[in-house]
Amino acid sequence: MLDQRFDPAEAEARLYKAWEEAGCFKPSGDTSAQAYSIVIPPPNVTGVLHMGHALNNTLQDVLVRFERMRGKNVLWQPGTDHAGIATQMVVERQMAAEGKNESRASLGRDAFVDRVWAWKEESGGAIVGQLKRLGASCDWSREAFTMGDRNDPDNNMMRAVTKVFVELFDKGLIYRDKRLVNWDPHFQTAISDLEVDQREVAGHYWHLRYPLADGVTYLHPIKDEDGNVVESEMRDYIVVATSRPETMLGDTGVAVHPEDSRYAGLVGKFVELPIVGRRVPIIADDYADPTKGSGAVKITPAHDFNDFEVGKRAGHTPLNILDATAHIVDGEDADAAGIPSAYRGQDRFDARKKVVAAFEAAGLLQEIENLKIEQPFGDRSNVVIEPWMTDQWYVDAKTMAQPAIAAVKEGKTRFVPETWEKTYYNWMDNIQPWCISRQLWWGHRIPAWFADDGTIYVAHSEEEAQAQAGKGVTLKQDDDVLDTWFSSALWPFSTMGWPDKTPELETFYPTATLVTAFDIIFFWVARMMMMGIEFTGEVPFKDVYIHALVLDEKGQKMSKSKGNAMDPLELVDEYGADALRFFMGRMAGQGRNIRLSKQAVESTRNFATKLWNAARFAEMNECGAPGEVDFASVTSPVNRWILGELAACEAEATKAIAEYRFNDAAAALYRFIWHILCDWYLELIKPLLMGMDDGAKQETRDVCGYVIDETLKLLHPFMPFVTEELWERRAPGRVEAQGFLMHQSWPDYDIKRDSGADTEIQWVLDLISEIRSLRSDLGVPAGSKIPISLVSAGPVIEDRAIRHEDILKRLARLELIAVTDTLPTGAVSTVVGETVVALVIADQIDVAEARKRLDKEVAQLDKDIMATEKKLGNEAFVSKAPVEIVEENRERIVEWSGRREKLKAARKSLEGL
RNA sequence: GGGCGAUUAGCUCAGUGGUAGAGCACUGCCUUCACACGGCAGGGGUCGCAAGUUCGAACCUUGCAUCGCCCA
Repeated sequence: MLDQRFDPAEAEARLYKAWEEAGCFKPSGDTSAQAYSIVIPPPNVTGVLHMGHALNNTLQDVLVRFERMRGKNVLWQPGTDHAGIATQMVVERQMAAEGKNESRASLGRDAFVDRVWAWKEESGGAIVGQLKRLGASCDWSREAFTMGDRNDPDNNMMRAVTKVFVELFDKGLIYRDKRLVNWDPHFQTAISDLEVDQREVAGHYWHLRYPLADGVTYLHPIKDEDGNVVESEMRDYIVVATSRPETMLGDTGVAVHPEDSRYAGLVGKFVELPIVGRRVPIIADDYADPTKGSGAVKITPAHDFNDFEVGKRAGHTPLNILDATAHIVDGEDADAAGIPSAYRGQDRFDARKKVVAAFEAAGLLQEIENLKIEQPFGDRSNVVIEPWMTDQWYVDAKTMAQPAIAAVKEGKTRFVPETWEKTYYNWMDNIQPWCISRQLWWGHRIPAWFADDGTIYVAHSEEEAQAQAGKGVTLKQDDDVLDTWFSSALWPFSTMGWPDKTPELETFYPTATLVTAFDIIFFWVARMMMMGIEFTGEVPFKDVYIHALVLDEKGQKMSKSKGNAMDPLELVDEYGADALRFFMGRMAGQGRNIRLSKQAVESTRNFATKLWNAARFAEMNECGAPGEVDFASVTSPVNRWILGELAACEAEATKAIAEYRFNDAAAALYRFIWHILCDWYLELIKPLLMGMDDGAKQETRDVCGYVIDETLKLLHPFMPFVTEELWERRAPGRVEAQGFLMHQSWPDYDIKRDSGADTEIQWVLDLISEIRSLRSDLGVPAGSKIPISLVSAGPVIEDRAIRHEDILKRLARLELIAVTDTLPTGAVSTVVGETVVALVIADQIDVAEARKRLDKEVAQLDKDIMATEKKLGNEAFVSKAPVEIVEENRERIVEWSGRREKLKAARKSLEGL
């Protein structure tokens, strides 16, 4: 006997272990079947499961379980990525916490990297175990890591990265360049644009007066509040506004807009920079915005991306004033910029105070404006990022983007929903060179060697580089490593064994679907497209399904710092993995984000309980597992009806999952199981199961058992645990004999809806609903059994009533069903279909209430009929609307009018009471 | 500043030209032999605003308002 409820805590771990040990997650290997593959978006090896992962992996699991049941040869390829900065940070913090005075520097590169590997093997990848708790059916035997296998120096993940780097270099698609990069002074590495968070923070605009050189003066117009020039002022300075005054040490000029009449006379003149005493030119450049601030801007090419471009146009040599830790430079650079010794070696923020104080002391600080400014922060370090001039390696993303754009335009890769194409194009069309070098130790070391004379040799190995350079040339390998996303970009094919020609690559690449959130389109999707096309000649995936973000109840992004993050595993503990999964499925289609509330997860847990209890009911009534049921030989209308409903549910769910409409699939299953199977079918068959007709009883037991088993299959992709548990519990020994539920075939029914049975059952349902509604409205005590009469119903209806007498009596709480020619006295009646149903209850109820109810309904019909008549009276409607719409409206009038007449008669019969 | 999107019941959201829907919450009744993590019944929306197209608009077009996200 089944317990009253499913116990997820007990069953989930047991079932998962059984699946895994039986090798259920591996591809079937059936080469005659269609291959279906998904590569997991590799979570950081440092990561812990958050709600985004829970959603992302639930949807992938729904797809792979579905396709597996559909008979495809399915691979869900799992793994983690090495997360350069994040992992290095974790290990450095760990060393600091140990207090042994060890640091990255004291350990040295090799020992430190050893230490990171040791960390990875011990505590990295905790998220993998967490994915298992969700029920993720990845082929864990193939678990991959973007850094490959440390114990196998020849592993393909490493070779793939080297090969890609070398070949792109040879093609000129990777090159070395000195440009401004986003420099993280905390980690002392370059990071990509995408790793920079632009945050709005409270800041200031310092309005600085730069004295004009050579005794130049000009008339500056002064405006009143309405913007009218009221007077002019003779000035011997020009005002620039900046949020970063310390960078004035590296200014190479002041720019004004070429059409800004205020400064027209100053272009070509010079200012004398305070503090450093440098003469720099006033230039004309479109970049200066006359409507902002004073309209004049200082130009610091070495420390601002826009200024860099302006400086380049004006032919200025950038002056670097910061070192790698964002302190003011000393030595040669400082001499070149004329920086006084008091400023040298100062932290950037201390230098700022000093600069401002110096301007103030000299009477050159015009104004400090408080306002919100956009400031760049490192997404890992949370320190202010510095634009900084360095030598770095770049990928020519612009060139590589072209075939990646074309592939989507040509439909080789499809975004679902399609609207995300725009985001993809938008970014691809404006793509910047991709800085791929990082000044870190944890990552793929760049396969480039420098000779003493600065010549660079890029090669697969040191030997190869040496061979290129010739004997006797001293080579030193580049210290830097590659951006983690460089190796992630190869994920769809590197995990399949590339660059080796493996059977997996042959079978499973290109992958079928990538499931991810939109915030990673730039980081990852675009780069996989570029690399996949370049190195395999094929797109890495046919479909990219972009799902929502998971937000908290208030619609806020969840984050640790906000403290609003919910731990998916806590929800799994409380409600079971199935509940969380089905919740995710139900919500997956809804807009761009999902608001998570415990209450909603609880309701899906209740749904699992409902299913469990339906199975419990089946067990108590000996509805076993009959295997197949032959629809043609099923005779009872209620059984023919439920089989039709089952087939309809299957068709809807199948289509919806195949089209990534997870929410529609979930809704169809929810509706069928709760509101059709449980609310109606199980109630309707109770009289049959308890009745004396052995033939009907056996048929009903078979159909009920069959429908429940089929339901388990349909629900399995969403709720794998409770369904798998019931599969065995409903027929002990079944797993051994027939295999796990997860390996059963997805239903494909040979069932045609029986419209006769459907009409008949629908009539029964309508009659019961109508009687219940009337009873409830009129306050008939729930327990009281009442007599009813079907008035002049005709032979068909009478037959139905007789056939379903037991059901009607039970579900509508009836004492007697009579068939009469006239409306009985003392009755309250209503209309079901075309039949007048009289409830002989006048003595039990408030007749005035009954009259009111009828009046209300008649009034509503009057209104509807009038509106429809008006519509049909409109010549334009009748002539222009489609025939079937016009016809539909005509039929409505007939139906409503008939109903109205009967209700009026019923109302009349209540007059005298 | 550029782009994307949202606005429908108290809440979360489906619905994309033909009589406004679901889940949750709410109200009343029911401890009926699968399930109170339940059953039955019910209340609740001029579909953000305005104009237009159309026989007909929640849905298409334009404008406005509010909110959100991405990019600069």
